Amino acid sequence: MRKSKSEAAETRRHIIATASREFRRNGVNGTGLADLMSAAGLTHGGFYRHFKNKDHLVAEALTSGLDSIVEKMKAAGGSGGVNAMVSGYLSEAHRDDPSQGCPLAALGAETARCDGSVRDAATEGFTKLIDIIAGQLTNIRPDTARKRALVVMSTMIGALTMSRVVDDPGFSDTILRQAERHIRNFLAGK
Amino acid sequence: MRKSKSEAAETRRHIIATASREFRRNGVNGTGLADLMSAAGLTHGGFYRHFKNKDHLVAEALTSGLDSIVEKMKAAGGSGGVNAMVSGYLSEAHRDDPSQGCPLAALGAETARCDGSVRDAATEGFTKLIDIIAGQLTNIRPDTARKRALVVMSTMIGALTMSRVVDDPGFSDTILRQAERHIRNFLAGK
DNA sequence: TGTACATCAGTGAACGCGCGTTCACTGATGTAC
DNA sequence: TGTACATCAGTGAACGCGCGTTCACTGATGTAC
Repeated sequence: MRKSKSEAAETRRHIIATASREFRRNGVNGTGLADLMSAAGLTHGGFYRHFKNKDHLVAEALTSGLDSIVEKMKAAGGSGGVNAMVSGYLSEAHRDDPSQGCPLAALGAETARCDGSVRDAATEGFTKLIDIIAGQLTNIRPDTARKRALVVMSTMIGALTMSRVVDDPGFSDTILRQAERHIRNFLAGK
Repeated sequence: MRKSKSEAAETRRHIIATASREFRRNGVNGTGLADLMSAAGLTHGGFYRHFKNKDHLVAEALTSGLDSIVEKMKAAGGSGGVNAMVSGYLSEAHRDDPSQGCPLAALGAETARCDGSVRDAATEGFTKLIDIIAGQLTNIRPDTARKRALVVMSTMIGALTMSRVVDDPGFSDTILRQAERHIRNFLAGK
């Protein structure tokens, strides 16, 4: 039942995409390889044809998830500037669907406990997100823009995480709205 | 080998304190009950004399960890006001020792996936922390103070989490310092 | 272009291991008289 | 206050289960001639 090279490459991409979703939904520790492969429509034995071990998949899945958020942010920025980026990130839709959302908010603390390659991937994604935001702040010096973007990303990640932790829906909404309002004022220089 | 009531109560407290530390260090999923009880100097079989199951311990350990952070924040606020709270929370010492630090930063995303009682505990601790910060902001209206405190806590949690994720020490320091500077300016009304 | 053989993507059973949980047991503590 | 008995904190072996990983196998793909 050997598959062609291109089919195998497609399978590999499909496993990474599925893993990226499942890890964000249930955490890395909370996602077993058998469940994962089954969610991808495969049997678990084939996993090791594509990845050396689970850790290697984690790093690739994290990179993949971060890339897709980077693309979403670029798209939002292109049509609505930095305010659209912020309101998209701090939207209820983002809060309610971690599996399609920012891996830093979904897996932040867990990532911090992972080994080098995973933390490298997270650092690189974080840096890209900061750069994209900073790129929108054209009326200030680039190094100042990057510092502000760094604070904005930190605030958004913290607020989104806490909006998911809190079990009172009204309180959860307030967290998102206050963070959004604050960032908007901050970036407007008020 | 039965122990006296007060000894048993002490054992229970000791298990919770140990669990609170271990969960923050290794995550909830990353901490097994056998390891945990052994770290507390006990055998694993005795666990169920004190707790119905692991989930019940998680909720209690989270509450305990949050209480101790609340106390630390109160102490910092009492001697150095809100700036001392913020610089303590965003200190390198806090970043480098999650086991004694804020459970929201160490377990945030993982907590969001837990059941009701755990999320209740997290919500209550988060609210207390917000109230303590808001209580320091005496020159503005109470409801405004609470909104600002909410944003401050979100920013601190996000910044501390990311300072632990990032693997470049200089970048990690920058995250903490920029967040601190930003919050200081924000609360000073600049 | 056709044939023979090596490769390897994916299957499904099996591995040892650590997990959360249960249980029979021990013996000091707590209680009833 | 002393005695007899019930309680139960803590022990350590055992439970079934799901984990990450390995492996023999299948058969289509890729390659050498």
